[in-house]
Amino acid sequence: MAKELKDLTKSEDNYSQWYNDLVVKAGLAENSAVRGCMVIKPYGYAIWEKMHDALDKMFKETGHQNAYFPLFIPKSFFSKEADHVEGFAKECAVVTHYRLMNDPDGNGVVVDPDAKLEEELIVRPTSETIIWSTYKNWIQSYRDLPILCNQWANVVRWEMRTRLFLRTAEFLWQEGHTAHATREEAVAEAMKMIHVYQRFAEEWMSLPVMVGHKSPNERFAGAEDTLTIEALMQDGKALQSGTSHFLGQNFAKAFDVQYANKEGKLEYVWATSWGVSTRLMGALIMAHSDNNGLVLPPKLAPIQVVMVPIYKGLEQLDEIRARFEAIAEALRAKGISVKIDDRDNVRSGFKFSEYELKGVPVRLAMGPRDLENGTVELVRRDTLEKETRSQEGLVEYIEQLMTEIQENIFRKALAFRDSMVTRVDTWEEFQRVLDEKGGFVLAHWDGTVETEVAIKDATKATIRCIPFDAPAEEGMCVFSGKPSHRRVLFARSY
RNA sequence: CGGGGUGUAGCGCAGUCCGGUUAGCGCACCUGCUUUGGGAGCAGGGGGUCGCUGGUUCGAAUCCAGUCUCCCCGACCA
Repeated sequence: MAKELKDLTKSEDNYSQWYNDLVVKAGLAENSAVRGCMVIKPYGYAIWEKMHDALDKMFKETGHQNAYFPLFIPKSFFSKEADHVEGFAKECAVVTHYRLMNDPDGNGVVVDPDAKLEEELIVRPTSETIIWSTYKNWIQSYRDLPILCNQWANVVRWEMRTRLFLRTAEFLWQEGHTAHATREEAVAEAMKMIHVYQRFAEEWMSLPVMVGHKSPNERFAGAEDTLTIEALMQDGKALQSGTSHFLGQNFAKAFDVQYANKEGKLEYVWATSWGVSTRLMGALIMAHSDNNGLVLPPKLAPIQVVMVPIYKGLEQLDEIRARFEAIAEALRAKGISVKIDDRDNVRSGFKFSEYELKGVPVRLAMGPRDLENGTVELVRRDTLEKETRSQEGLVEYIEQLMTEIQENIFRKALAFRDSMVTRVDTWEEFQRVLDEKGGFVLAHWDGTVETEVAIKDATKATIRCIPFDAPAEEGMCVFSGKPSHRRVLFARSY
């Protein structure tokens, strides 16, 4: 374990290295031998599993079921939805052959040229097309609706440039795909799910998010409306953290999915899709970490309390271990995950640094002094405050500390986020805030794609969302000077 | 896909310009002893086809050509 992490500061433009370093050193993930892909290590995966479990529960509470669809999608499926192709045709992995053979020249293995597929298979970049071609067979009558399915899966997008968790060639996600009889019901579903994501971000990840509509230019290919949650990272850049799409009847028409209504008339079904990915891991890391490493909200921490003995000789270790075991048992009975680290090949100071790097919310240390006094040293990761407490009442204290830390991390992130939302009224101010301060900029926009693109070209900032709670307000577009009826949220983003 | 860098032990690097003993250092690992309230010390030990392919040469980590990887910056995206 190295100390270099401390020497990197987020204020400078080496944030990328800082982030990458942290992900690797904390044991979350690393680059794999496969271009653009990532290995998620056990500690990182344990966090993802916690996210997975919490989200899965929320989906089921909102009436959804899990299903699984194929990894491979025949190329022709993509030809059916023209708008969708526009957005996805480019960077996909394509399977062209189905057999290997020994190289006739004796140089290992080559692709058998005779084993060419008649129709190429696309490794799913997202599953709308294969799911809608399947839903066609599932839906005949209004009685078959709604279909409320979710899939946990991996998807592949052959991105040019990749970054651990934020943009990898292969990533894990969930994608919900629903089919409805009416427009209203589908619109409501898309809205419901973006709020599920918002709740997850805020209550589990301690991550405040901006919620709203994407501008037409930033919309998902094939969607009529895209809803998004946007988080702010500590370097002042925004991160799209989850999206929910109202797909209208686009996919139903492309895949000819009609149902008979109560009057026996055929109608196209209405659709939504929504997803979050392992990108949330990146959001979690970049939103809360400090120069000592990760800061995990207790609800997502694989280890919530770590116990480090400080001892001289095995006899003393046994005594401390016994005390720790008793406390650990009581904590576990309250659903708190505990690790007692009694390794004797590293010293306590090393362990302190290591668990700070890994973001463990609470650390307990017990040594000879504590044995004598019936105390324990407690350090909370979010504030790094250190206190010596009586072992009496410790379990109850830690139990409420879990909630306190969870909320404190949120409060801190919210205060930062709020401090990084700036209202601007002039183009000069718009550029200056982006360059000097970063964060979100609330500004008037004339509603045209041309202006949006021009602003992006000039500043690299995009419209992150048109917030749900944006009040009606007359003004002038910060770029074109044309009339505008509300402010929208701009930022540079990942 | 364009620009820049990189590849030598599990990790981080030196050596490459100017070819020449047995390829070196730090961390990690193994053994032993001493240590243990914030990243331990000493002693000993193991681990390398120097990214890959070909070429030049008596001799290549080092020179030449090709190729691949990864990282950073752009364009693309969750």
